[in-house]
Amino acid sequence: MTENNNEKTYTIYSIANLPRESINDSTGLYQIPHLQMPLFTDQGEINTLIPDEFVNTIINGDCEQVLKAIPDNSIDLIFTSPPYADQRSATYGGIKPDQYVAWFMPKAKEFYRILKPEGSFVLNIKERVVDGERHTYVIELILAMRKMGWRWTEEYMWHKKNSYPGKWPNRFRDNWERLLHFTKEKHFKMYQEEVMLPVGDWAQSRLKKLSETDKKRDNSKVGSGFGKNISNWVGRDMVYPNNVLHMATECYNQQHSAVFPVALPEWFIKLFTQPGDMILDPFNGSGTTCVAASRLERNYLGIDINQEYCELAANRIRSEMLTRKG
Amino acid sequence: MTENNNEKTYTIYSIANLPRESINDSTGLYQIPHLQMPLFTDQGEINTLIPDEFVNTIINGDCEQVLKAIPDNSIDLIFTSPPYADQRSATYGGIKPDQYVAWFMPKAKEFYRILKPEGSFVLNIKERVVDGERHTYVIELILAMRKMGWRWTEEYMWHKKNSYPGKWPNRFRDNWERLLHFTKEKHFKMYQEEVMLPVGDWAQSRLKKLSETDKKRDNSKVGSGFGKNISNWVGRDMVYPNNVLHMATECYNQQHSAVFPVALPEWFIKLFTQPGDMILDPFNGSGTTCVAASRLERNYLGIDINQEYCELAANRIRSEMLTRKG
DNA sequence: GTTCCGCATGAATCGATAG
DNA sequence: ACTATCGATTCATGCGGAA
Repeated sequence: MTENNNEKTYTIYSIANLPRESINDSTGLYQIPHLQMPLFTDQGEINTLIPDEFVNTIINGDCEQVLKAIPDNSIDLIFTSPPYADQRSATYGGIKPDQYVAWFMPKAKEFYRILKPEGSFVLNIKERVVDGERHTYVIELILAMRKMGWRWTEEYMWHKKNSYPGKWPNRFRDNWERLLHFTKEKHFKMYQEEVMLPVGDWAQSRLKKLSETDKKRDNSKVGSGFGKNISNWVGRDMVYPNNVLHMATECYNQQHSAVFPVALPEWFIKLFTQPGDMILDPFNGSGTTCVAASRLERNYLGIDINQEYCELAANRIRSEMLTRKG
Repeated sequence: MTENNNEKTYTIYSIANLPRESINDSTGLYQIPHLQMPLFTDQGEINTLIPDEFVNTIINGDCEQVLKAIPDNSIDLIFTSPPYADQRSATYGGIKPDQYVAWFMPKAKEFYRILKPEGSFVLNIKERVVDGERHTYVIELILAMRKMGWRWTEEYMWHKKNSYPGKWPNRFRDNWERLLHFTKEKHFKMYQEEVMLPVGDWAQSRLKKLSETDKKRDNSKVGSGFGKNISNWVGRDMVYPNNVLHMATECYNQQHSAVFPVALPEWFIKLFTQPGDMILDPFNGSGTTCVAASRLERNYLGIDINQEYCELAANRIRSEMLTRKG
């Protein structure tokens, strides 16, 4: 970001509509065009940009500032993994754990404004260990979010399948992360059929022959009121998943390693959006969320304060698209 | 519990040293001896009981009251699963979510007093959904515990492989629970070798083809420091586990079924105690914690407010011991 | 013995309707 | 308007007896 009196300009990396001849034959990547785009007028007012300017782009800047140019209620899904407290300090400045909530909340305010009422905000986060204890900034963040008006609808669990074994004197390797699901409203858009799974092996033998109790509604013995009719399941080959996601961590290439695999945003994009919907990652990093959105034919906007990450992300999406086109 | 002026008596189910002739041949179970034991004197003072009276017993009463008779710093591990808010209301009071922290904290105070400085408190809990949102009583509990002096050392995750089916318009079924690990001190007893695992698929698929880039990349990762030793794992047949526990809930065909499998307390008992150590479950329920302790030759004390559960637990441990003796 | 197969069981939550 | 009740929804596992 460059600042010049009241005029702030952000570098925008546009992925769509890129001329075919800009492919660099030696690297196999597109050249990156830098569109210089004023976000504020000389009077310091927000430049009224048509939303198209933001569609399928990566913007280099502080999301708190850049998002001011995004209209209210315009985003269908926010999926992001913000810099964890005191981590990735080389690129993000290393937010201190005790200041984490204060650092995050002004941004959350903007997220709330731009998210559609029936949209979702999925936050991938995990508290770090400070002085031998799990720090409380994540749970304090949840409480602060609710005070702001967000609903803490669910907490999905990402089980990292392939972490290396490791141990410290007082703990083992941390193999899971939180995926906090916030919404603005009680009713929000969710397309559950899009993430259905093949039924387990148990079904084949289990459903072959049904007992008498299986054929009628059988109430739970503990009085929870939960009953079931197993005969409803005959012939079913797909089942709904649960709130635990088993996914391996993934390294994109030698230059950087992504903090989460593409399959992670893909799952939530399929679950909470439809093709053509608008997805935002305000801490875009290496651009995994945008890659997922691009693959699933959703529109995306990635914002990152680090210019190198922005270039990396734009390149990554472009080569992705090139590969898909064959 | 019966109350008579200032004298309170609790029914204590003693499992050890039971005479062999008390086996009931028709039921195959021991007869339950009821030892009536005054915990308070006529003056309302605590009866100074020798600790032996509590060893390997199940006591029917409110843990907050019963624990007043237990000396300071005398328990090595507390493992428990308290009644969740609004759940199990048939047997427990059915604590309202908004009152949960206030209900729990006086008990936590007693737990703190009786736990040895280097001991551990493992709390199995999960927040329920209220009005379409995850209620915040569990995370508020964590904050209240820290205010009391507890250290929130770790949060293990129990992935329930076979939880009750269900899907709703706004969520999938909940397949995980928290295992909050609290300690009094930064340094506590942990016997990590006791829970090591045979090398599984992980090592076969991953360790064998460790490339130079793998080693380099892990070295550069956020400074955790163990990456540099990754090649040390090659050739080992046992590895340390991580903080995700994959366990199915046990389903007994005919009798009751417990809320967690024996393997769950077993894992933490092996990790945090040695044979002969003293383990407490203040919300004993069907006695799974005590079964695990008994199997692993630790001493135990189970407390539950529900008499039927106490009888069930005592019977369960007795038949367990009988089976083991052959 | 060992494998196979039948069967009982479980910390749930939502929306509609009734009081 | 608020609260209580009720019907609808959905898998995977271990045990025990049979093959």
